[in-house]
Amino acid sequence: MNHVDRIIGHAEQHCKAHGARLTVKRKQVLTGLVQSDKALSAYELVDFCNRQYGESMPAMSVYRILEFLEDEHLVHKLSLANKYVACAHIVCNHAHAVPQFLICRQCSKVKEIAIEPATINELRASVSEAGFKLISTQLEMNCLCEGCIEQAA
Amino acid sequence: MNHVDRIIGHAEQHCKAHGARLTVKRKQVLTGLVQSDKALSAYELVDFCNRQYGESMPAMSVYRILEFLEDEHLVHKLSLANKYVACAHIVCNHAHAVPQFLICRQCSKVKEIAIEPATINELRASVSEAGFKLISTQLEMNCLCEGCIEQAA
DNA sequence: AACACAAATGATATGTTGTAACATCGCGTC
DNA sequence: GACGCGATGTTACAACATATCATTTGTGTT
Repeated sequence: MNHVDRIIGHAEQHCKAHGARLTVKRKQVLTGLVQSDKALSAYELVDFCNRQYGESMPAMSVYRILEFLEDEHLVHKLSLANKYVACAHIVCNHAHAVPQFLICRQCSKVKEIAIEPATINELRASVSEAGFKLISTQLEMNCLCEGCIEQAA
Repeated sequence: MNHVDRIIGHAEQHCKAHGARLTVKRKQVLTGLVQSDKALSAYELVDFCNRQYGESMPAMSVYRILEFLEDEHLVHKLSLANKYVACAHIVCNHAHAVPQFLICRQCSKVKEIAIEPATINELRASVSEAGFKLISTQLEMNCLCEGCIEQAA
């Protein structure tokens, strides 16, 4: 059983645990994201599914499925890139912290990291000082990845 | 001379200072953003210009103008909302720091704040530890503004 | 003033992303 | 096997964004 299958297995358990169903189509989309170290757009996932599974995967379905997977916390949407990534912690059982993403502007490679809680608290303080209330501490940052840094050099 | 006019005046000086031209159309778009405390989409700006100035403002032009204004650092694009805001520091002469935005998810109201340089440095450290390189420290955060917090209560 | 050049805008087409609305399918329950 | 509900199919369209080429306008030069 390979790495991807294990992750999908975990995801399935996670869904089953509260009565949600990880259907075939949903698995296909999630598999596309899990296999990729880059963020993918909804339409890239459409193409992936059509090529990989030889069936017709309408864009509409992909959007619906992505919404489902987000609700299940299996997938994150990256606004900065208009793309989607699999959560890096599907296999972990612990409730994972709010994610922070480093997005390579060049190649869409994404790294999900943890930031010091202290740093997050400093941000939260700045925000409430401004009279606003933080409702998500998901941060997305424009970066260059190792590969693209070398390439540029 | 009202507040908006003063800001536009500053912007004009800023452009002139290095041979760029703040044309009539560009002033119209910038005025739309300066007058608004909310982020506006490109097409909302099209509507604003058409209503306010009774001329035809093609969407294509708004996109071109927004690009120009971004290059001039007079406007910021908010990826989180797919919208645009006027820079809060057009009237300041000092070179302003990289901006951080609090975006009200409810009403698109935006506050541009400064974050402790120390906090930014902590972020930068986390990023380089992950092997990535930060190429923009513009942060955008999903929030609720004061008004919308009260309304929700 | 006439000209030449570059920058800005106009016009049209098209690509990309995302949602609305309603029909149909498939599966578990009774 | 009929019912009900969640998932998927289908079609249409709205919203966001860019490519390309034509035309206008503004600026400096002669």
